[in-house]
Amino acid sequence: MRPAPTILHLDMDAFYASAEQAAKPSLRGKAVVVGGLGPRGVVATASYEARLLGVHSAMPTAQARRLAPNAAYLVPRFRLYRSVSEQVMELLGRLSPLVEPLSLDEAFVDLEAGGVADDSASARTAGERLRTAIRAVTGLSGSVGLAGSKMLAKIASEQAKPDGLVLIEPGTERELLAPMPVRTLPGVGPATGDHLRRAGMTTVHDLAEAGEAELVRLVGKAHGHGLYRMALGLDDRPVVAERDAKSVSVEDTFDVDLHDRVRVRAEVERLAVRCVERLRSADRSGRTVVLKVRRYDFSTLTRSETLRGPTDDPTVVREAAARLLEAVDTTGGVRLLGVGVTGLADFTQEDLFAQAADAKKLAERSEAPEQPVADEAGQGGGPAEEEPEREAAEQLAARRWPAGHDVRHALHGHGWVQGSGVGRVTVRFEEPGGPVGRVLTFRTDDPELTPADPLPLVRDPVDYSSWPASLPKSRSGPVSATGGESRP
DNA sequence: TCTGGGGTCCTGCGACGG
DNA sequence: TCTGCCGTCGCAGGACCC
Repeated sequence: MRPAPTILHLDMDAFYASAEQAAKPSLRGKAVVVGGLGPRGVVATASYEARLLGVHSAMPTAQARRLAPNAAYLVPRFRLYRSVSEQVMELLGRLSPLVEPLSLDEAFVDLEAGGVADDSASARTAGERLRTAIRAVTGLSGSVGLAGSKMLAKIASEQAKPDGLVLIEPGTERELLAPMPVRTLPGVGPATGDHLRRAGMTTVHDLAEAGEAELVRLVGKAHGHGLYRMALGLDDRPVVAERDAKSVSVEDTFDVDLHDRVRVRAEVERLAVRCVERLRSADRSGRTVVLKVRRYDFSTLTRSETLRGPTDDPTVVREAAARLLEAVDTTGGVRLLGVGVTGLADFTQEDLFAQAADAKKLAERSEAPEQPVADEAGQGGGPAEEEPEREAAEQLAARRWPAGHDVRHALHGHGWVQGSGVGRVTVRFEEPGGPVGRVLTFRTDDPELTPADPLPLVRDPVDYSSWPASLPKSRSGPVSATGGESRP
C-alpha cells in the first residue's frame, strides 16, 4: 500500500524573527535574534541572517552576542505572534476541518478530510496556494511538506525551508529516509542519538537493519517499537484536531541564584498563585501539585502531591507547593523554581471544605510556625537578589520599555524601543510596510511616550474570506471547508 | 561562556488492594 | 492465614519537542 500524500505540514520560517522583521522595516535583511535578554536568556528564534553567523535556537543569548554582536536583540512579543498565528490557522481551517496545531508556527493538516483529491498534483496545488495565501494575509513565508504520513510531511517541510514546498512521492519513502541521520526521526534527541551511535547506528538505514527486537532492547519497549516503524517509513498517527491540555505550569529562572530560604518560599507561593490564575483562565482544575526546583548546579528535582480532588483554589495550591518545598534542600542556591498542576479536570464543584481541612491538618502536623512572608505583588516581582536603588530603577525602566516593544509618541507617532538605559529610552519611529524610520531618544519618564499595541503586519490585507475557491476536489469529496456542498 | 519556558510521554519503583 | 500474582496509582526522573 502506498499512502497518498494527503498530510500537509506547515512550518513558518524563523517565525518570531520574521514577524519582527515584518513589523520593523529597519530590520529587514538584518540579523535578528529573539529570546531572553537577561544574563541567563536563550535564543528562541534567529533570523536566517543571524543563522549565517552561527546563531541558533536554544543557544545562550550571551553566546549569540559574541557570534553576532551587531544583531538586533529583541524580547518575544507573544501577543503579536499569536495574532499572526490565528490568521494562519484560519487559512488552514479553510483547507480542511482537520487541523492539528503543534505550536504557534506549526501545524498538520489532513487534506483528505478537506476533500482535496489524493493525487500528488492536487496536494501540490493546495500547498502552493496555501503558501501564497499566507504571504498575502500575514506578509510572512511558510514552508510546506506533503507526504503520506505526519513524520514524512514534517521531514519534507524541513527540507523545504526556507520558503519552499517539498512533496514526498508515494513509494520513495524508504529510499529517501535510509541515508538520513537517526536524529532526523521524531523522538530521537541527543540522548537517544548518542545511545544509538554507541551501538553503531548512525543512519535510518542502520535502524531498519537492526530490527525491532534490537531497538527495543536498546531504548525500551514503546520507543523501540515506534522507532523501528518510523525507520521503515511507517507512521499511521492520525491528525488530531483538538487536544485537551494535561497540565499547567509556570516557572522562573532567576538572574542570580536564590539563597535566602524565606525568599525562595515567597517565590514558590507567587508562582503557585500565577499557576492557578492560568488554570482558572482555562476553566480547569487540577488534582496534583508539582514543585520544580533547579539548583545552582543545574540539577533538577520535582516533588508532587496529589490532593483528594481537583482544585483551582489558590490557597490550596499555594499551601501544597509550600509543603513540597519543605522537603527540598536548597542550600547552595536555587536557579529556577516552578509550580505546576496536573491531573486536570473540567471545573466542577468540589469538596472544598474537606480540602481546606486537609491542608490545615497537614500544616499543623508539620509544626513549622507560619512565617509571615511579604506579599510580592507590589514589588514588581523581579527575579534578582537585592540591588542598589539605581539598578532597581534601571530594571523598572527596562521592564516598562522592553527592547522591541511598540510605543506611541504624542508627536512622532508609532515606533518601537531600540534600547533603554541610564534614564533614557531610544525609539525608532516606523511602521510595518513603511519606510525605514528615524531614531529619537527620550527620558524614560517622558509623559508623551506610552506603550502601544502591535500594528498588523499587513496594512491592507487581501480579502481571503472566500479562500480557497477552487481547489481540486476528489470526486467523493465531502464538503468544502467554507461549508458549501460539493455537488456535481 | 554556559544551558528558557511551556508542554508531552515513557520508565521504573514502591505501595496497595483484590 | 499466608503467599504469590496482577493491575493500578502515586511519585520521581529523564528524554524530547517547539
